[in-house]
Amino acid sequence: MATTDTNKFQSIISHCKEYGFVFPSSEIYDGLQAVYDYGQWGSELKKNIKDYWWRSMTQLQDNIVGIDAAIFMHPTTWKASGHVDGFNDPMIDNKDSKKRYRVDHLIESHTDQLKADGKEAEADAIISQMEKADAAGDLAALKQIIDDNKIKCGISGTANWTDIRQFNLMFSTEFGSTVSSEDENNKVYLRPETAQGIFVNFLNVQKTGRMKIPFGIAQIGKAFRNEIVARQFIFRMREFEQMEMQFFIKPGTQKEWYEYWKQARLKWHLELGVPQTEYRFHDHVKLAHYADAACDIEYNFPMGFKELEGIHSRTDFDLRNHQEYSKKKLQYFDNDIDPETGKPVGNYIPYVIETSIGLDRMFLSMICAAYTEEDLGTPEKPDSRVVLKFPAKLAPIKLAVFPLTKKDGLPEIAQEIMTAHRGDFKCFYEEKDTIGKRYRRMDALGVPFCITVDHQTKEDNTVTVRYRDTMQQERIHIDQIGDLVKKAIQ
RNA sequence: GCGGAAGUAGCUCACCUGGUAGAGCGGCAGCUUCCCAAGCUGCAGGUAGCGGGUUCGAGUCCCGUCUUCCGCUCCA
Repeated sequence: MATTDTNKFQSIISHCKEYGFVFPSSEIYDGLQAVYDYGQWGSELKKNIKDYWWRSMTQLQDNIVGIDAAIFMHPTTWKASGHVDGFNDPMIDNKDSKKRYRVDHLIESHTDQLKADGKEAEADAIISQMEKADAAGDLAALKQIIDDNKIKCGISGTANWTDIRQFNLMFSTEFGSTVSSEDENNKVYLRPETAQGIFVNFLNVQKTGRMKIPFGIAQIGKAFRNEIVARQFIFRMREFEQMEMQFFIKPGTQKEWYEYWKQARLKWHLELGVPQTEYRFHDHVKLAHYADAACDIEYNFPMGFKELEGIHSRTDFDLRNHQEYSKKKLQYFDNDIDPETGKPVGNYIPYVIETSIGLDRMFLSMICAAYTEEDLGTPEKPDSRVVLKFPAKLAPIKLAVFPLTKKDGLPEIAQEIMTAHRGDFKCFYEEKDTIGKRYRRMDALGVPFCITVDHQTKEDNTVTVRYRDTMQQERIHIDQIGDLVKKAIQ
């Protein structure tokens, strides 16, 4: 990361705290690692992003509906999804090289070497030993295998290992008020992704909504991941929010729908006015266990291009597994006529294209794109401002209303304007300090429009509107204020 | 988890080799009536992250701990 970008990122983090966007969680108790709270303006911005996504992904779509599934799900959900077994890797550190290994990788690289040396039987014995210990969750036995075989670190060449630690992706808790935490049967997880809430409700929605393939189910909600290292402000948090849409399609059509959603989602981002150069696709080479194609939409954050949204072709992996574990058919009867047979296509488990965007990352990208330090200095007088150039529809506050002075009836007129518009969009009233100071304070919060009531207002009902980005002013009639703002935020 | 750096007012920072904490900005109350911050007056706000130790005395030295940042490591 370049120094200037590091500084910019630091400035953005400070700005977020100072102006009520994002606070460290539980700050009075020294904070909680990788957990953050959204403040008075951050929560408005976040809500506006959610609304923008929800509207474009449900209201403006013929065939996509939304749900709000619970965070707690039946524990078997996570067996079926692969999260219990797939992301429970025992890890070990070499104390000399400080290198961390997945234990299974470490042992396998040792047995690969044995095989290369022609010691097949010995290698197979170690592997079966490892698999047995792994299945039993016996970390001590795994460590014993490493010790017994004098497995060394490839970098330091030593066998100076830490104890084996289990890294669990999912947070768990106990269900019921009187259960013992020892009882595995009562263990429930906090969902690590919202998608499974959609999959388990696939038939409910399809049947009650009389949905026909292709159709989608959208959801916004919290998810929880016990990241090994969670850092970089709100980019990687342990508690975060996802905006996901699972699009159910006929098997065999996944390629075209994958392309469709790739383009549709990029377009959604670009419509917010951030230059295209700030976004790029990153195709996954190594695919997750459930995908047959996957890519990220990356945003050019101050710390570089990083994943903002993922578009995955998930095949029928999830529905097929849920069908297997639940022993309930999760199939769709397709009434469309197959041109080859002249008969309905019939039953199948749909394929799925997933679009999954991190709400908190979207929030961060919008802050980063909006954050601007401007030098307004002249030879006579140095001057600068910090302005958040949010798209008006996302701005936490849409309109600020100022009386030019605190007397002569100006505050009363300004309050009337407040009353007229606060029901339609978020307004902010301010009568303290010089008008210039008030404008600049609103710039720091990203308020797109400021209205100033002056003495002329009393004569002809006109006010000054001042635009955030250009700092230009113009006189408009009081009756035009509502339309001006609504047009910008529609 | 490892290594490095840091933690003093809401923010940015100062207090040099230990002697009971200071500035600017910001905030609040006024003045000014002024359409783009940094005019004037006054006020509020800190048990120096927390805990322990050394010392007559610790923000300052030592240890521990928590948090943050940078670099590794992991990232479905």
